[in-house]
Amino acid sequence: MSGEGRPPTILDVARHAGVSKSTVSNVIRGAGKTSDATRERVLGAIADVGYRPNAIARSLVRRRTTTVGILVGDLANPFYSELAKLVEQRLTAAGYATMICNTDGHATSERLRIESLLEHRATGIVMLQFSGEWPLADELHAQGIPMVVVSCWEEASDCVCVDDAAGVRLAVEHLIELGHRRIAYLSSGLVEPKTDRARNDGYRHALRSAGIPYEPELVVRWEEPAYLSSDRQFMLEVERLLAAPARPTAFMVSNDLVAIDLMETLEQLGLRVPADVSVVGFDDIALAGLARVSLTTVAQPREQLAELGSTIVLERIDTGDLHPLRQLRLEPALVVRGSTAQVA
Amino acid sequence: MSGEGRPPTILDVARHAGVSKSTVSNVIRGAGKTSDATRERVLGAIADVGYRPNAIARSLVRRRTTTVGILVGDLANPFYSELAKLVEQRLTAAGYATMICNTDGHATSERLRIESLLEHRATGIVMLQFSGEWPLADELHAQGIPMVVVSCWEEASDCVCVDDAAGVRLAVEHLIELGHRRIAYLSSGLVEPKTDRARNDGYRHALRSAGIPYEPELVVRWEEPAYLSSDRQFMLEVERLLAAPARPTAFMVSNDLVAIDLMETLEQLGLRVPADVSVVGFDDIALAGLARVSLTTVAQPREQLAELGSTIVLERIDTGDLHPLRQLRLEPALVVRGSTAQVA
DNA sequence: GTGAAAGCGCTAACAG
DNA sequence: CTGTTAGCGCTTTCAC
Repeated sequence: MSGEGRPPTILDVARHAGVSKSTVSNVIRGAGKTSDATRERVLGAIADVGYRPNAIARSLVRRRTTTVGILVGDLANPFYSELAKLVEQRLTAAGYATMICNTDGHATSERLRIESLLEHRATGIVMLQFSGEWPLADELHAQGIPMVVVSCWEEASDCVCVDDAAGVRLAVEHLIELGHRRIAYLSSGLVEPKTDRARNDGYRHALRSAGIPYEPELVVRWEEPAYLSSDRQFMLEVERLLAAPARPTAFMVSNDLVAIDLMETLEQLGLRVPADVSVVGFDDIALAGLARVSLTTVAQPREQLAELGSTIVLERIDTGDLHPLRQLRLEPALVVRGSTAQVA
Repeated sequence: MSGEGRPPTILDVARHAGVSKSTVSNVIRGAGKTSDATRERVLGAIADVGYRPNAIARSLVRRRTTTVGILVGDLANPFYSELAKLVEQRLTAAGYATMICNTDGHATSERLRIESLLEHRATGIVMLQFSGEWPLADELHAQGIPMVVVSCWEEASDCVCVDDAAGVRLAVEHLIELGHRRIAYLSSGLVEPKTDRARNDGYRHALRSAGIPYEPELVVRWEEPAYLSSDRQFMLEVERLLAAPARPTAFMVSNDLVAIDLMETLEQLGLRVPADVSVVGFDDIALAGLARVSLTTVAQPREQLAELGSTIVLERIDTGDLHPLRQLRLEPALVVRGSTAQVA
């Protein structure tokens, strides 16, 4: 019972029904014209022999699969796992099988995954993060495989994302309104450099508009993508920041996960949020909304991002046309919660 | 530039290198013996024409893929998304491509995904949840496709999970030690009925050992898999529970996400955790460890679950043997944090 | 309406 | 050591 014969093929069905291969194929695909009588017989035979079409063979002869790849930077980050889930839903509903791949944020791991997708002849790829492997992206393009980057802007590719700069500007303006003048900017390896740059631009822009000088020492990017609150190094870095003459009274953080970690760290250092220090994040993951966490943050419209991203790949796949570039930038919204307060 | 010729095949490489198909195939697979000179020429040709092996064609002729499916109940639940990530890592490292599918916990959606995997001739399946679709599971078995259920016990299948009953027993004993006598048990649709039953058993067992009578009205299963704290109905249910003559002083919850939601709800109702009510969860997701949340919970060893689960499928795939059943039950550990306290 | 035949791109004997 | 050959399971003209 552990090694049964090979699974039944279309030929087995044909024999069982006393018709030819092509007739079976026709009724399966609903193509051509088949008399009701034959159809019934074929359907019966399919059930009898327990036939299940072989997608591999079909793909080979059709020279196209119905598989689309989803590349995720970090499935453990709820923002991405939820996006992935939404995109998977949408694509599955449209009749595609999805291969979700986790890249760990490493470029090499990303290239490997894309190569695997290419070998499996994926018909399209949705990237929930893109480290900028341009040679590969170009290859995709050259082979006519649509790729759309979701949640971060890419100059030369289809993409749908949020206006990062505008989001941060909103957040920083909120802090400024609360009287903060020394506002630190913290980002992490969890955020693509490109996205980080855009968010940082928003930060500088907001400061400039308010006539607050930009101080480089208040800007730190922490590359270690691990959880920070358990990271001694990170704690020291934060302490250093807080010991500076121009001690920041607020932190703009480029990602909720890191923002929450920062709150954690600050509280370990004996500071209260928001009484002593305000913190604002970016993404608005479910977690941020918990009363216990209550993080003020910039919300990304996840459903829209997923919906639009999926729609674009599907359209590209459908029409086979990769032009013109489709680039969407959605408006983020500030969600004010309990991690920000009037400056002390 | 948008519609280029079909991707190069092995034949293109052969022609370019002036050898036969099989020689190219040999160097690609490292099979047979090939002179260094020819190999060089072939390698050069591969690079020149930009050849990428077609996994579809290979799978067809080999009559086996290197694809393994991962079924997840809810990617938005960090416990599962992290498990999925770990399993994917492990399988990818072993040279397999993974198709991660989200089932939303629906049995029909689960069946659809499995059917798709079957059509794509997956060589193995890791189920991070299993609603008990036995007909399909049997079909997998009949076709010799290994399937291992991770994180919940399945009588008739390979599985690796935690000793749910023991975990809950640990937790409830902890509550009893703190002086609690009226301990409610709350579970949700997020947890498979089977798993829930095991956990409930642990609850009853612990009560019995302590000579505390089991009161059915203190046990509630909330089927709605949505976030609870925004659910008016749920709030009413909790209020009802707390209004009962034998008002519970502690809650054993079968899942961290729900436990956190419950804390939220309790606090909305004006109760303090743990001063007025203690709460303990199950899973130990990252979130539970945040100082702001600080949930006492039963930890599942995720890395081990993922590691063992992956190892089992890989071995099954390797040996082609589905016997004997491999069923592992790991020991959970209680992590005491700040959501439990001496009864008031 | 239905069947026969020619592959899709590749692997795996088997000859040379 | 290299080339020839026969398919893998299916779709898709094109005759009958």
